[in-house]
Amino acid sequence: MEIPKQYEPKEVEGRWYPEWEASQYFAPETQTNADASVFTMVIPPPNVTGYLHMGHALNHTLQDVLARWRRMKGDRVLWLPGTDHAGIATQMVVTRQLAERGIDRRDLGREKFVEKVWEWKAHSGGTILKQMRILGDSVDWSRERFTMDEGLSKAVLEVFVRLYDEGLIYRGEYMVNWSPGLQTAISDLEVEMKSVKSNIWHIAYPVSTASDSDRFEGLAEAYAALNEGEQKSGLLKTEQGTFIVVATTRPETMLGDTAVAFNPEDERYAELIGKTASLPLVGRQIQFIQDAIVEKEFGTGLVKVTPAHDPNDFAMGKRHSLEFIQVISKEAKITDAAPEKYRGMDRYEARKTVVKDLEEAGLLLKIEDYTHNVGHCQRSGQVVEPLISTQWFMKMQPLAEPALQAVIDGRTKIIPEGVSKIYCGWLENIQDWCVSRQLWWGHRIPAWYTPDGEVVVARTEDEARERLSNQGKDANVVLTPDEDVLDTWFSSGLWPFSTLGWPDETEDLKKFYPTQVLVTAQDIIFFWVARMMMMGLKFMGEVPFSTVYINALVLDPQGQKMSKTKGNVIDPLDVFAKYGTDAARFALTAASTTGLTLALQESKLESARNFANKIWNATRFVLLNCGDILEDQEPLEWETELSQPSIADRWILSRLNAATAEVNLALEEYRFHEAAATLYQFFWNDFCDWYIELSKPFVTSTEKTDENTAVKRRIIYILERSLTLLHPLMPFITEELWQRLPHRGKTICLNEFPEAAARDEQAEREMELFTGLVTKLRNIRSTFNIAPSVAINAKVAATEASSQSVIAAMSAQIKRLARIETLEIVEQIETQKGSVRDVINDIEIAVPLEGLVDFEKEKARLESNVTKLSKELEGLQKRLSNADFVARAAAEVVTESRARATELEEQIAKLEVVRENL
RNA sequence: GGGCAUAUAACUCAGCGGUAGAGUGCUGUCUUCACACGGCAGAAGUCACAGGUUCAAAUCCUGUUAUGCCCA
Repeated sequence: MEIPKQYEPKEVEGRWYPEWEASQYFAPETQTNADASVFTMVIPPPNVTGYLHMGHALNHTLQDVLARWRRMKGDRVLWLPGTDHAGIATQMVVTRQLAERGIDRRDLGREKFVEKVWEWKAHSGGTILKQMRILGDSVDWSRERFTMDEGLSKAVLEVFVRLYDEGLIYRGEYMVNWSPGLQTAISDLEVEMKSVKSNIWHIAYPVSTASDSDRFEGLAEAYAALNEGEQKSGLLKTEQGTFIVVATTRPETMLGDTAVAFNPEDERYAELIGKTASLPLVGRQIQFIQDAIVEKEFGTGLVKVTPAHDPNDFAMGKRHSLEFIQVISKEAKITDAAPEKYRGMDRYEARKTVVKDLEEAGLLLKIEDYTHNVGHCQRSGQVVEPLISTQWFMKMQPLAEPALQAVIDGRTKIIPEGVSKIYCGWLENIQDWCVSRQLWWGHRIPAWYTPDGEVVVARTEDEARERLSNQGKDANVVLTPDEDVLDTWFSSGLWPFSTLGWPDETEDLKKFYPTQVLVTAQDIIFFWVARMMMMGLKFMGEVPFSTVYINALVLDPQGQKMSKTKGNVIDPLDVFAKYGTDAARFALTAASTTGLTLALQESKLESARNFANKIWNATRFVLLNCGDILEDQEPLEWETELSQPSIADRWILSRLNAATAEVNLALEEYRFHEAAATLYQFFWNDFCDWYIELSKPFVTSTEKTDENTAVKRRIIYILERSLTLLHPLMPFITEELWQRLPHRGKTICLNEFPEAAARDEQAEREMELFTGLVTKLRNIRSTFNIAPSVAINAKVAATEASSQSVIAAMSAQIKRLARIETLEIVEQIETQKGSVRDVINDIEIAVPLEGLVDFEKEKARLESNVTKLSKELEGLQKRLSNADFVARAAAEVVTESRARATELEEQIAKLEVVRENL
């Protein structure tokens, strides 16, 4: 059998997934045990336009680890895959493609356009689904869903109509975030606040003027003088008349001002009540209002009110019944409601012009530098324009309350815990959700309008007519359907149950809802997780998942957020190609610590690749040497009649059990990095470094003795169990190797995951003694640069009977691993010139190195040993001499400290003797 | 402006009341028949700073500084 010395992931990885998929190992039906627990996860549906990025790679790896682990533990596992129709993103992609062919979306018309989108989806959509197979995702493809599927669309209609009937969805004219770039309303969540350097402009509005002049002189100076002292004010009285001064970051909106407001407690301006100001450039007389929302300290304490273009002003406009004058259009241009001069100007051009005109009129009194946060459209990047528009909204507060409660009382647990605070904070201050979008691609809002403009919400047009007639109205009118579609997150919010067949009461829904775990990223907690919680509780009466695990944000190796603009995006497929998919998965799992970010280090990937290679070669060693046992391909048990297990055998089994327990517990508690670290350490440090080394004389022997056979069986057993433990993290390499070992079943994917048995503490103690002794002997050889070819001898003397028996039992192994020619076990070690001495626990060591010893080195070595031990002893003695410690510390701690101190004293004493006799 | 994190070895990060750990890197050594993507041995940390609680603090509390994230 030819087995390459280096693991070649490319040779192996492509081979297994098609077989797994064809055999349907990942369908929950594979589990035939009727009593099996159900374990369900729904995948966070990636955009159908999307491709796999590092975030997905991490997110999917962790889910796959959980899915594979639970499946192997015997659960009925459903990991449900699918994609999201991603309204805006998809519409943009297809629009762009059409534009490249010279086709304007609007010329094509809505219906044709939507057809084109479906065509696009069929041909180029879902790239990511193919990439998921490369990653090894053990999802059930037979249940793949798409948010625009018939079934899911039905769920959307159902939810919309029910919520509308309950009064939780309403239509109305409100101020929304308008994206001039996308020409649609967007929700609060889709607005990204960005810090922008700008100005505050102080503008004077005349209240009463002494002359008819349209140009004022010296106001700026007067204003500056007025505000020199402690007492600031925006009420400016000069020879030319009385003015008020407002401070604004958006001067262009003054064209739509309909009032000036100040705080009711602001006595500076009380006298203005009942008066009016003349709006410069426009000439409109506007009133003064008092509103508590105005901060006395901000600016002059007087604010211009533009009810049609600012959310706060909108609220004030409603409260004070002001006029709403829209001066900025959906295209972000000045409307006909403004003076002719400004009409048609872009909002920023208008700003410049307004500022210039005010300056010329002598009414621009001051310009301050100011940095503030401005809302930008997450998708288009354009500055959002607050506009009044008729949209559909979802009332959130009644839905949020149960979703908040579920996390507070622990029905849903969010990991890491800190994230639940973010979740709760958002739900406590939740705003209504604007759910309508002025797009073509998405779920059409199920509403129709009568010629009178009355709205009817229903699942179908027929039902709409039925509803009209039920209300005693004419059902035979022309019904015009609503043009808008729903926010994509509306359908995603239903994902945990719509994918299982809801609103129909399907078997799947009964069996698999609620799900157990949701693994997702922190940036969609509000967009998605919170809404699924609300919808799940509302329509299923149960939380959609008992645990939400938030995976880290993957950063580049420098700890920077990856972004296209920075050009530091790492393509996971490149990483898989370079290091191997299993290695990448292992590295990601190992890096999944408690933090919320994860910097992807090259060194971690390399170490994971090396680990894969180690696994490959350890197996290679077994395959090359245990042919006689492998031939049968019979599954092996640990127990064998052939020979009694040695200390090493008992030890490795104990270590396996320890690792098994730790892996199971770590995964249970979502401590992925600990599972990875445990496996790494067990396999490499315990199994490879010690057990394989100890087994070599037996395994490589050509003699077919019972003992040799027994050791071979045991090493294969441990290896098989190890591969099984590793499988959830590294599915491809483990399947490949496992298939070549004696095993039960067709695939490691369905192999029984180990359960931990009891540890063998005695064996672990004995091995610790052995490894410690071997290390000491190797250290001596290393310190004195003794070539491996040079034979050395050693004497050891142990005082404890237990130590003596270990040394006796393992003397051959000590000799081999420490490269000792003759190992003499003696009662006591006499001082001998030219001998290097050491102590470990109760064991004294002497290595005669006549002529080879550099006394300076030996002195230094002993010194450093003594210093290390003395330092520890000092600390202990200090503690033990403290009466409070002895009296108040736990009894165990005191006893242990005493024992350790005694041990240290003895060792130091022995080393001192050696040092004196040097 | 409000809130939440995080500061531990050169780097990336574990540990979160009882002797400071890992991976990478570093030093020395070895091409010994699983693996040089390897073996063996080793060096390396006033656990950000200042107080406090405790018999005992990297670990708990308070403050300071720095960095990051979220919300307005």
